[in-house]
Amino acid sequence: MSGNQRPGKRSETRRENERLILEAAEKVFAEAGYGGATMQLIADMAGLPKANLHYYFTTKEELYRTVVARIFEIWLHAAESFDNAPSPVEGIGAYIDAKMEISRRHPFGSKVWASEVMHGAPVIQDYLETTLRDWTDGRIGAIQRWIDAGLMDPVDPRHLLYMLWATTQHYADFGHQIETLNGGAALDAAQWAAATDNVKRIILRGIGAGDTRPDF
Amino acid sequence: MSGNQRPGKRSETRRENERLILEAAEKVFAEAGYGGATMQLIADMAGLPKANLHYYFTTKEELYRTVVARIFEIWLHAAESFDNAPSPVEGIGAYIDAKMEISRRHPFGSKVWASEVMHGAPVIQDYLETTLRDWTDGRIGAIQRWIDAGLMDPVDPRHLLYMLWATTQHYADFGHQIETLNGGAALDAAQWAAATDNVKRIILRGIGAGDTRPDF
DNA sequence: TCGTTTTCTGACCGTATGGTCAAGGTTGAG
DNA sequence: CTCAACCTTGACCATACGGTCAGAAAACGA
Repeated sequence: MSGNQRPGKRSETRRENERLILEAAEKVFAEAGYGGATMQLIADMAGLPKANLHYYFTTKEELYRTVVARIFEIWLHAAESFDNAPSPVEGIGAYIDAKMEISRRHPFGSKVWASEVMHGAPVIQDYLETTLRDWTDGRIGAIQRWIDAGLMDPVDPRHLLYMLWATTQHYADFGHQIETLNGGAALDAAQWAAATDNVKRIILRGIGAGDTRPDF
Repeated sequence: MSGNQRPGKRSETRRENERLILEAAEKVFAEAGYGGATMQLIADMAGLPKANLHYYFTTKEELYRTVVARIFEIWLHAAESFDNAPSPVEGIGAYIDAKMEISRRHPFGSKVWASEVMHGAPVIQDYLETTLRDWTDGRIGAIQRWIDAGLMDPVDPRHLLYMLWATTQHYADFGHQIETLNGGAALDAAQWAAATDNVKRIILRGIGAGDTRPDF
């Protein structure tokens, strides 16, 4: 009668439940770590019985792998800001903007990633050795070209990338510490903008690519 | 006869065993997280029976608290580099040196601290709200005085501190990622020196306090 | 309506974990 | 040597965890 313009209730249910589970899992893994997270806790947060989780994701590790893979996708997506930029100010500036936005919108994902790497990357070592390494090499080349073109100082591109990652992700990974030092309140929109602006200004000027006005 | 110039074998044994346990615990907590760490694993790494751990530290949480407190001590100690410095170049430069050295020598401790904060600081929230907040306020004042004296640009002191923490601790917390991108080898002495130099140069120049030679 | 596929879930299981305990060993002062 | 304080440890316990499974329920296509 009303037809099947919808993708069918079955597959829609599946999609919806997987989304619920992955969202809850991301939060629980971020807050408790892999070892501290329990399937029961994730199930409660998703509003589903525990056995239902094992219907969609056979093991805890498989669920975790899926969560991490999703984060990595977002991470790589932000990298596009880097591409096709004519100068460091545009390329690096846009990259900082994108990564700060990720820290603000996906703090749980960032923490899961950080936790995973800190524990020796037991499940995503292959990502690090393939995709991430390729991506890194590519950007190092781009930065080197900017240096060769005299658009910025001859800093070590690799360590510049580390600095970009560290500074932007810090606002997600150490968000609780920042919040505490902010009087217990999360950063508001203006404070996020100020943080982003500070990072951009210091780094861009630090590599000799900022606006050249001396100060103010 | 030979007297008791030594503190006695008993208390020495206690000290030695506590050291063994704390060292093993720091490593295991760093690599597995609080939830993933087991008393058995720590015991094995310390070369002691599990029951012996519970003789010195009643619960897992007490052991963990002690580990975190020790790290916080080291952390605060590095802060002394900041004090009594006449200018940003000396003060911030020395602070970066000290924190990079901590990242190199105490990577496990740094990871435990990061993990603790990322999980919402369940056991050290009081430190954050008292000692750390006081320390931070003090340094913000120092930085502000440098700004007022025209020794550096008017950046937000708070966010500058975050950048210092983020950048230096990144080399410990994300050491595995850096190692992977370094071809699987840990940074050698020269690479550590280069990293430190890069951080110092970019940040000091970024806040308008670096050597004023334009580049190279 | 019927049969098939997919989804759901309470009850259950083996294991590993944090923690306990009692008995035995070691140390050192008097 | 004696005794009390301190240290060591194998065996044990209750609990909580990841994972399983059988069968009920719901969702389709015909």
